[in-house]
Amino acid sequence: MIFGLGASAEGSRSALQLPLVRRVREPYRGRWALPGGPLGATESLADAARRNLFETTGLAPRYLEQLYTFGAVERSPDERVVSIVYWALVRADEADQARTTENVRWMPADDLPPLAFDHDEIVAYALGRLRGKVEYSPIAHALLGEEFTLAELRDVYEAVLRRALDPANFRRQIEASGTVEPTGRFLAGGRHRPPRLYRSRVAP
Amino acid sequence: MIFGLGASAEGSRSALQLPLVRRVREPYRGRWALPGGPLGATESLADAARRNLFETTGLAPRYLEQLYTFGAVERSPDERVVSIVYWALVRADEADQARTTENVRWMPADDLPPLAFDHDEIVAYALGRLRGKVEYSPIAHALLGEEFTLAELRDVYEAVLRRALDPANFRRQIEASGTVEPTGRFLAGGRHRPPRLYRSRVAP
DNA sequence: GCAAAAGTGTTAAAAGTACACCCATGG
DNA sequence: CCATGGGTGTACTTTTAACACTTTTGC
Repeated sequence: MIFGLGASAEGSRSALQLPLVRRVREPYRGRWALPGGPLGATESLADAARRNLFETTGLAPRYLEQLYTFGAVERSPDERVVSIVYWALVRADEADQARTTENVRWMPADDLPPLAFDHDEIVAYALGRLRGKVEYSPIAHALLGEEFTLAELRDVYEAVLRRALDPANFRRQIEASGTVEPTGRFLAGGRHRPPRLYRSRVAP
Repeated sequence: MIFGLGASAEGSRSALQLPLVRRVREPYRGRWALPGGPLGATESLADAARRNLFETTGLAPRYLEQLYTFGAVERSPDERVVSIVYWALVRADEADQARTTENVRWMPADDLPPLAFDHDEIVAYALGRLRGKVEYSPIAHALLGEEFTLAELRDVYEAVLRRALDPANFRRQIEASGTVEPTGRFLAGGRHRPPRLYRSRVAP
């Protein structure tokens, strides 16, 4: 499962989006589902997740992490299926390269149609984890490009947490965390004071 | 994998322990390993974990949670094995009922012999998760019995976190969290003021 | 100049920390 | 009465939150 940022319904703010694939076979033919696929005998779990994501969406995310393993007996009507789910975050520039075809489409994470299998639950679980993790881990950076302003970063946090954050306090908290550093460059073009640009500085 | 409390090397304090099984077959014959077993076609992942724990150790833990799924290609020398690892916490009274045989033994979690497969890594990962989770979740209660004193609870926290906690502040934090409630009874027998007994009050 | 967002300063509330000190029991 | 841990009080520090205010750009 991949999360990325897109324009929200109103337009001004960002919102979480994720790519879905339309099922062309039974069961759940015609429904939307999370991208996925089989585990090869000679590849690690993470490698298999990367490969399946790339084959279905054309994306090669930088951030990839195991989410949870779902194995209820009745998940699939036919046979027993155990899904080891990974989730990924893609940067804005990466998401632009993503394929959008008849059977692959990005949709807003908080307003999805009913999905195939138990994929609704999986998305809900992933959203909860993302909301929890963004509070203590610098993963929000993974949704932005190489350079970004603090307002853009704050916009990511607000999209994930679904609440407004105080710009002044947000700035101080991020600066104190040491997870970003200024590039020395500024972003011109807005009709206001040009904001400083930062880059992510992940601890080595 | 099961965590429980036992007497520490010094004796006065508690320490985390976990039951291991000695392998009677190749590979890693004679080495100690985590209890585990196959997943049946008609049981959920959690059910399978419970069943395997019970069959090897005789324990039926109340707290059980999925830890992580390990699937590196070279985990097992022979065939590809994917392990969906669950971890459990048992209360002191439950742990007493556990079988201890020639091939099943409780050992201190922070001083284990080299284990079979990648089980050293799995234990290390679980310990890290336990230490992280105890700070924001009332998980430590699951290691104690029905009634317990705040000193016993603090002892659990100290065993997990491996550092001393201020008794006065610990009391206030736990009481403010609302996760315990006094039973009205007291524990007599110590040669000091009898401490109040509490029970766990997990949010419904 | 004005609107808008960047960025700084200040203050109050809340949470966390350290430690002094009284309480109740067994021996 | 004394040692021991239970339990309370309090002062101090750090963190978090709220919001006023100054700065710099486009138009």
